[in-house]
Amino acid sequence: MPELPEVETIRRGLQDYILKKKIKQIDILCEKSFIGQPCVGTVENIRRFGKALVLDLDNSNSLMIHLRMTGQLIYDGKERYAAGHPSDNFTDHLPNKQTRVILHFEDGTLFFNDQRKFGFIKIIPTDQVKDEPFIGKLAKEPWEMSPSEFYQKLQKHPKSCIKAVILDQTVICGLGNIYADESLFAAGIHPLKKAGLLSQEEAKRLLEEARKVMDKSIASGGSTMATYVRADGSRGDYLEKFAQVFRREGKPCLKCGSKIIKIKVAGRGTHICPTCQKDFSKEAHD
DNA sequence: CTAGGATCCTGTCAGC
DNA sequence: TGCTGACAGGATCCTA
Repeated sequence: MPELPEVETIRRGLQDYILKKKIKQIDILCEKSFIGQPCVGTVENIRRFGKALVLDLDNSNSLMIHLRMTGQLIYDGKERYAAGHPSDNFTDHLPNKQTRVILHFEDGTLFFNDQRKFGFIKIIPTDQVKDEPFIGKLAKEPWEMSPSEFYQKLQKHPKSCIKAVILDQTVICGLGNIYADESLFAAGIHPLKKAGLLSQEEAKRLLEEARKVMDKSIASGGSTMATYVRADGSRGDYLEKFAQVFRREGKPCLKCGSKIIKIKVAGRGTHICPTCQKDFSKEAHD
């Protein structure tokens, strides 16, 4: 669920609440959601690697947090700061049914909620964070990758459709289902197009559009809304203002007016404008 | 090695 | 109403 812009938003937001604060106690409500031996300490640093957050403690251990599809982090102190998988329970009384881990701080509480239990918190020695399998394999983020480097990477998966390739965090890091669809639409590329058939120009355009949609999202605090604190429980839905195609099936394309359609690509729901994104997936390799 | 599909888990929603 | 299957903002494992 949370993709790079959301996790970056969470990272920045949490800095205001838990940086330099001591974790006094950790409650594990779901064994599956916590890997390793829990240990307490002061949060010295909050880092992000792709869609993963890492809290470095002052005891040479770090907490890696991956929200996967339905994870949420909700800090409850003098005020509430909630981010991650969007849902109405951001204003719930906590812990709730989906709370998996609770980090107790001196002056507040951080709840890790996760409906589907795909996410986790994992203890890693700080000096081994880069060796952690997931983190170690991550490719560069769009801003650090040159167009030619991106193009070269696409050539390594010539027969996979481009959407599957840009969702692969070892090819390019940070895109998830929303930003993959939005980037492909912005670049005018059909998600089923074979990665090996993209021209250098198309690869460059796709990379630049990926940067743009994620920059825009980060600037607005992530499409899932970072500060969901309203007392009336109302949900700001930035996704609705932001998305050109995602969850807009049946609605008119904002560029050409054609109806946005939803198809399945790489096992994921995929939104396209059939006019702006021509299907060359049947095109043969020469 | 690659590519595609199943899988982990809980909840919601559309369709009968 | 109750059941059933499809699907979900991710990543890994298994198979051919």
